[in-house]
Amino acid sequence: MENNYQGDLAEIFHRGGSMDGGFTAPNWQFPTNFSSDTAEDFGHPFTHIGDPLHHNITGTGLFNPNHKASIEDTGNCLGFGTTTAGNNIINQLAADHIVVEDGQIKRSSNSFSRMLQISPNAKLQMLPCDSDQAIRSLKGPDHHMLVSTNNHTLISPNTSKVCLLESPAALQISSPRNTGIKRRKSQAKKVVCIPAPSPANGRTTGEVVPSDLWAWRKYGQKPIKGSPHPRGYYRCSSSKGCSARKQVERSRNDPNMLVITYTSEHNHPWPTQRNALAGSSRSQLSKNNTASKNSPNSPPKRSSNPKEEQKTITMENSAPNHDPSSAAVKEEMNQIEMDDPGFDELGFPKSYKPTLQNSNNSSEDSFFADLGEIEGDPLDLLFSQGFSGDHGGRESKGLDPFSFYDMIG
DNA sequence: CGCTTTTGACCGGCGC
DNA sequence: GCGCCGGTCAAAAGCG
Repeated sequence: MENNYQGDLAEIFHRGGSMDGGFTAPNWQFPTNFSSDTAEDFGHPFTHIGDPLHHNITGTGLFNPNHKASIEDTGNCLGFGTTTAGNNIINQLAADHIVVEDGQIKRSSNSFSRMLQISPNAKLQMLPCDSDQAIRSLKGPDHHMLVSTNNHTLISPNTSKVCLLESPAALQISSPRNTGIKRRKSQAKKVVCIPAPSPANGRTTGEVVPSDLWAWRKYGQKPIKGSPHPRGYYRCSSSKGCSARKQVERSRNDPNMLVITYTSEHNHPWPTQRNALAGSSRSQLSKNNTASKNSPNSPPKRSSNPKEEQKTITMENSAPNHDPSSAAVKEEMNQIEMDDPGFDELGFPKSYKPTLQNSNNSSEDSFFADLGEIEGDPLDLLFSQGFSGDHGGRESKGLDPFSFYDMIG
């Protein structure tokens, strides 16, 4: 299903909740039957099935009153989508769900659908802001939205609706500047923003890079002007001749965010075996964990064909309660491991028991409350388990395509 | 031995 | 044309 949802952001906000923060929109649902059988995927496994974090973010974050948004204006991630400057703007709402095009919201279907995009001609207008409020304005012919970075509030002046976002990765826009990355060759890139694992593992350089199932080898690191954080350069080490690359850096605005830029595609299926562990202390991870759930010789069940798996991961896999949040979360977790015995039927680590029937928020669906609970914790869990210094690890362990499972299990 | 990360050098695109 | 800057290369060293 594609482009079957049309409307405008105002409607989203209407659906999303009320101005007073009541957010009584339990019935809001993302378009279902999501499928992204795209040819382009930049090779990272999440693409086929949607970026897990993005889906998490998108599906659950947009209208959660407890949600926060991390707005980055440095070029990679910028904020909440809206139309802007002209008619050919294509904004995409934080994941695979919505595209704002020519003033209309449509379902996204292309490979870039996981990030907000603004055409190169797009111009963002920034409202004057004080140091505390840092309110940005994204203006357009049809929509006008304020984005506050400090209190994580999205405001739709058209509808007077307010949306708070929890996930710092909740909203993303590829800014014009980013699209200009064609600076070096008009190479297609895919930018993903995710919550950054805690850097508190003794490392002073590089980042703790979350695993994305591919095997990456770091081949460079550069300080980036204007950013206190260096950028790491990785290439796929699963297959010689694979041109897939990714860059990892912390957001300069929000150190808690990692900006991962994927370039080129993998020309091979997902790695089915661990790479050699030599040469990096990521082996410590395996030392500590591998024993494990998934031995190198018996990787977790997974289709070697990402697209094959993708088919099973649609919004239709939503939880019985039809709570979109559940769908989103499930989708996310499915991407982590569909069949791992360490996960329950919803894809959560069994050690993690989301409370779908929220207790604090009486409201049945308690949509947003549930979302917040579901959304935040799994990630926290993953990252805290997977990227804390407890594993004695370093970033590279995150590059191990299977470390992810080790961590979780 | 084969893999990794680290890091300085090099190269090339882009803006002035 | 020049300098800046980002991206890549490659040597060195570490690890199992």
